[in-house]
Amino acid sequence: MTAERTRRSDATRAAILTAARERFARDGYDRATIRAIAADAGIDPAMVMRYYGSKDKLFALAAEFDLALPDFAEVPKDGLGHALVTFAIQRWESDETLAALLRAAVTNEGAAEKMRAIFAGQVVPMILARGIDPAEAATRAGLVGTQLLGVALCRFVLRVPPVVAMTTGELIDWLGPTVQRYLTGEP
Amino acid sequence: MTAERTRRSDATRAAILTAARERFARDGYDRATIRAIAADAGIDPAMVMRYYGSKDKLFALAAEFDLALPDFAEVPKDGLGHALVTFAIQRWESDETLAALLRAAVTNEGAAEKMRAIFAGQVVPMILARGIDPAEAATRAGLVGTQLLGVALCRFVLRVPPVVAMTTGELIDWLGPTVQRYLTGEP
DNA sequence: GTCTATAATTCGATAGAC
DNA sequence: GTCTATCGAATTATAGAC
Repeated sequence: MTAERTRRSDATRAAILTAARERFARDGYDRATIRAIAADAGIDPAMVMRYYGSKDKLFALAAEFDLALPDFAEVPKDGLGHALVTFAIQRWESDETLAALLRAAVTNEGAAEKMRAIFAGQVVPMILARGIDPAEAATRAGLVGTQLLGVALCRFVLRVPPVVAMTTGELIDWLGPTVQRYLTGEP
Repeated sequence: MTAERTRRSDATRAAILTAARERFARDGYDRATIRAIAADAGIDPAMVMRYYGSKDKLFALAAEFDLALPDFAEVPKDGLGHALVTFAIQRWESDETLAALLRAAVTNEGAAEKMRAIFAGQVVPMILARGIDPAEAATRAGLVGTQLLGVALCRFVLRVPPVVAMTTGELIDWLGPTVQRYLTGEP
């Protein structure tokens, strides 16, 4: 009996979190209302508060995620740009949490801080692991970020027509060399 | 007397528009409230409605602007990337309207459409004027957009530390060749 | 565990006095 | 032209019945 109750409430919790990710991704933090999230999950708005305490805490959990960057250890150093762009585009297409975070980060300082933490805690270490000069790693990670966040912004958020129209293959061919130069090249 | 009244109300109108641009730039469309804009302008919130009718119309005017792209006619074709990046960064630093538009476009479809219109109506024509294959112009403009909007996002909106720390000169040296390749190069 | 009812805010917008 | 007062709607969050 206890087990059944627990399973039920766990399913509800998960449904709320899934609906929250979708709403935050589509509407951003402000426009995504608890009422809408609850409606998507097919439950009462009060349940969201009961399970997660507040909208802020719900967002914190919905936006909690791991980039899950491979270490690219077996990728030749001059193929890093291609591999990183390929991974990034695939990641954006398969996980709407990233779009949620970006949409929120633009007007929410907490989300922006989370975005910066991903750079410092996940992107920079990956670059360091590939033996790039530690003195330059942060700058190179930042440059890579401008290109990868820029394409995500244009393709998945603003939906700029020519950027949406490109195939992932074309996109990778164009952006790969750029990211490669930011990682290992010179200005 | 009439002239004096007219001057006074014109000054108030202008003060509202300036305050609106700052608020929209800093907070985005939703979080920028008419009350806050009025407080910044030192007038009553009701005046904003009287002068501009609605928050939507006020934003439409606050976000109305011209990229004012030079035609770069005297710039050698292989210096286009450098010139365009230089112009873009300068433009972002001197006019907060662009940040307002970007912040709003992420959660407001009207603002996003305005952003797309700038691409189609101002960036693409400039590229065409420099004799780039019309069949490729839209794609090349889109690629340029991913890099330039990306750096604006990281530097002025998300304030990613390593991107903020770079001097404009370093930024131009890194991004110039990228934009040049998107304009005239091959994948 | 779930839902109804509602408190407490905050917002855009309106009406009308002066 | 300017401001006070307020409406109506929407929001997060809470209290408590079942």
